[in-house]
Amino acid sequence: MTDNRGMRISAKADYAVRAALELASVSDDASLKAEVIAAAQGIPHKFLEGILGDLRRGGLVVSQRGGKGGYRLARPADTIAIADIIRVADGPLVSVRGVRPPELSYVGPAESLLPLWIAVRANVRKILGEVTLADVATAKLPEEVQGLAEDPEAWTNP
Amino acid sequence: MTDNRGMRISAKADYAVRAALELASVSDDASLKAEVIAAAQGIPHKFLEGILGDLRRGGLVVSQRGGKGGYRLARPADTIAIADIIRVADGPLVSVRGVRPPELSYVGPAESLLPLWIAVRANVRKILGEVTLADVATAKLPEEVQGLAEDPEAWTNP
DNA sequence: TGTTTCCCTAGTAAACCGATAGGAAAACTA
DNA sequence: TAGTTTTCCTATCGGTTTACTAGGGAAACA
Repeated sequence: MTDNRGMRISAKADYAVRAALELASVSDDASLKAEVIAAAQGIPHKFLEGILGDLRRGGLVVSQRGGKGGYRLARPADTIAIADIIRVADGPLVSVRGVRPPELSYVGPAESLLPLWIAVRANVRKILGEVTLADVATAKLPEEVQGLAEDPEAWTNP
Repeated sequence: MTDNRGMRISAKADYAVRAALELASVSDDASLKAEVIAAAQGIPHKFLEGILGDLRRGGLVVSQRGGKGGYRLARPADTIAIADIIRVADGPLVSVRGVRPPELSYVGPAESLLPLWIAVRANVRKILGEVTLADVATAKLPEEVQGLAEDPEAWTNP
């Protein structure tokens, strides 16, 4: 009995996506300071600084120091998928017991678990890999995704 | 920079499913001892005991003590979804920053993140909610799931 | 020169993960 | 009734991760 986590998206990944969305929403070659993003999204700013560092090292963001400095996206917002950001912030999208599905091996009646995890991962990848920062920032999700989110049953708890 | 987890299925959930599959694979009203399941699936047996306790409290398994005792499924294997087991062992299937998607609130350009997480969750639910223990134990996954798992690209790493 | 902003390293409290230990309580067997 | 088996319960544990905070150094610009 635990009542917490299953497949979870960490605070770090969530913050990373939100920061990137803030950058995506600003006119093209302008840049935002970490403090501004932190205030806009309610993210602890020193924590965010570390996350922006990850995004920079991951090649998703470029930075500039000094008075007129800040961060901006390294590529157009419609070429950066949500999956790209999560992977840079958090590592592999889906893992089972710490390892990526293809490395697993099951025996006996559990043999078909592997293709099942693979299918789950493929599905998550499909959604998070096709939705871009531009899609979310402009509130124009792909139809297929919009459709899933419109089903009222998708919003119910258990 | 981390190289580890993203959306993960814990060891506990993985073990729980495998134990349930072992129970599903045995002729109907027979029961298996924890030690036998542990040996068959290579799970630390004291750890497994705790997990089986969770499954019992969750109403998925019934137990019997003493000489001819052991565990068996509380319902037919084709009425127990993989999602049922993961939820009993690990809590909610999908969470963001520890909370379930409907409880989140986003502002500004992040507003459409909520429907995105909802869509991801709906998709995971769909797969893990429709695949039953019987499906996996007999290696007969629903066609749609089978299809996803057959795409060679689903098996590649990044 | 001085200010601003990013950048880097360390630390930390709390939770969680994956286990292990030891025994009490049933159920069955002889 | 005694003895065996197995589940059941509680407690503990080392290591890792999570979500932060602190403090200062290094660019860029005025």
